[in-house]
Amino acid sequence: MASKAVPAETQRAKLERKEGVILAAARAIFVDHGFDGARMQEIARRAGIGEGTIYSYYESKAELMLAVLEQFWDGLTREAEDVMVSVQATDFFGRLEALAAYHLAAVIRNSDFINLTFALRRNNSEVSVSRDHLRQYVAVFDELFLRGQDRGELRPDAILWQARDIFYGSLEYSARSIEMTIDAERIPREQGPVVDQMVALFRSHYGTGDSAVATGTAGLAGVETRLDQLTAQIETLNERLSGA
Amino acid sequence: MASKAVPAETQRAKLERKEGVILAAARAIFVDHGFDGARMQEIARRAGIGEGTIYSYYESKAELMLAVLEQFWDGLTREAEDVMVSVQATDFFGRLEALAAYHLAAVIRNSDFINLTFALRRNNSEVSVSRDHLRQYVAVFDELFLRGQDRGELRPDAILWQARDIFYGSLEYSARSIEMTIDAERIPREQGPVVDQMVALFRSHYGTGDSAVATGTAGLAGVETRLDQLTAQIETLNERLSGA
DNA sequence: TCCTTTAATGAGCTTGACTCGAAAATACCG
DNA sequence: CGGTATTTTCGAGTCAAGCTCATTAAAGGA
Repeated sequence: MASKAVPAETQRAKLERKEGVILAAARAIFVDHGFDGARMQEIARRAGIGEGTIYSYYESKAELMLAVLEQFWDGLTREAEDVMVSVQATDFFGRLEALAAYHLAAVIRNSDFINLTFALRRNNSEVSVSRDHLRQYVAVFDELFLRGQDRGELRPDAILWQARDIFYGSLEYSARSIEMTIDAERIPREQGPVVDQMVALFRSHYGTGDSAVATGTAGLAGVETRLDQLTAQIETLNERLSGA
Repeated sequence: MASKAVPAETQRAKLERKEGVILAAARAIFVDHGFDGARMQEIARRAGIGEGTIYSYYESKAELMLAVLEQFWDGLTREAEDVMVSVQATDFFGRLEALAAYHLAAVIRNSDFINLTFALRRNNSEVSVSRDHLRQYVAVFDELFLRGQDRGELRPDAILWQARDIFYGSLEYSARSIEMTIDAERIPREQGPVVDQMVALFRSHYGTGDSAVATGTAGLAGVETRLDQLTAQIETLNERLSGA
C-alpha cells in the first residue's frame, strides 16, 4: 500500500532531520568552545534532546566531531568546485589564481574548523577526518594541475604531489601569518599579494615557456609593451610618494 | 664550612635533576600515547615519584606538556644552528639545501612532537608553545635569507615572511606526504627530491638574474615571469598607497 | 485495542585530572 | 646532637565530564 511507504519515508526523514539538528548544534558548540571545551550536555540542550540520545546517533564525542568536520569539508569541496566552474579564465594560471584566492580566504574564514580538523587528526589517532574527504578537496587542484600539463602550460616532468604540497602548505602557513597580523583591517589586503606570489611561483617554477605566448602577450613586442606600462606605473608611484 | 655550601648547591641540583626526570618521563609517555592518552599516574610511576609531586613542579598536564615541547624546540633550534655552522657551502642555495634537508628529516623523525605542538596550540587555546620558541627556530631561516639578499643572491624585493611560509609550509606538507607513503623503505629516497625541488624553487623564484642565467632558465619566459612579479608588486604598492 | 519494536531519556557509573591534609625529609639553630 | 621550622612528597579523596543502561515513551502492525 502507498500508506505503508509514506510513513516509512517520513520516519526516516524525521530521523535524518534530527541528525541534522544534532550536527548543527554540535557545530555551533564546537566552534565556540573547541573540542575539549565543548560539553555534550550543552550540545544536547541546544539540540533540544536528551544527552543519551546523541549516543544513539554517534558513538562518541570524537565521532560526532568527525561528522561535523566531514560535513564541513564536503561544503568546502563543493564551493571549490563551484569556483572552478564559474571562473572565466581558461588558462591554468588564471584558474590557479582563482583557486588560491578561494582557498586562502576559506582557510582564514574557517580557521576554527581547519584547526580542529588537524588537531583531532593529530591528537586522537583513532578518529580522524577520513582521508577521502581531504583527498576529494585537493582533487580540485589535482585536476587543474593535470589539465595544465596536458595543455602544455606546465612542465610535463613536474610531480603532482610535490606541487600540491607546495600549494596547500604555503597557503596554510601564509593564512596563519596573515591571521597573526594584529591589524585585522589589513588582512584582506594582504591576501592579494600572497595569491599573486603563489601564481608567480608556479609560473616561474612549473610553467613552460609557451604559456607566455599562450596568454596572448606574444613575443618580444608584448614584453616591451608591458615594460613601458610598468615604467609608467612606477613613475606614477614615485610622484605620489615624493608628493606625500 | 665547605660542607655547608655543598649541600645548598646539591639541593638545587637535586631539584633540577628531578625536574629533568619528570620531563623525560613525560616526554616518553606523551610520545607513546599522545596528549589525551597520557595518564599522569603513568608519568609519575615512570619518573619514580608520586602523582601529586608532579603538580608541585608543573601547574597542570597542559603545562607539563608545554615544558616538554619547549625543551624539544630548543633542541631543534640548536641542531639547526649547528647545521648552519658546519655546512661547507658558502652560497645561499647550498646552505638552504642543508637547512631544508635537516628540517625535512627532523620533521619526519619527530613527527610526534611536531604534531603535538600544533595540536596543543590549536586545541588548548590557553596553553601553547610560546611564540618565541618557534620564532627562534625559524630565525635560522630568516638570517640565511636576509644574508642571501645582502650578498645579492636573492632578489632584494622578496618579502621575507612570504618566503618563510613557502619554505616551512611546503616542507611540512611534504613531510606528511612522505610519511603517508606506506613503503617505509622508500622514505629516505623521497627526501632528496623534495629538498632539491625546494632549492630549485627558491632559485627560480627568488634568485637574481645571475643565478637564473647560471641555471639556464634565461630567455623570454624568464623575462615574462619577472614582469609578472613586478606587476604584482606594483599592484600591492598601489593598494597600500590608496588604502593609507 | 494489544503487542512488538524502536527511540528517548537522565540518573548513575567510570575514569582521570587535580586537591589537600598529613607525613616524611630536610634545613636551621642552640 | 636534639629539637624545631620549613620544605617536599605523597596518595587517598574530590570533582567533572564522557558514556551506559534500565526504564519509559512512542510508533507500527494486526
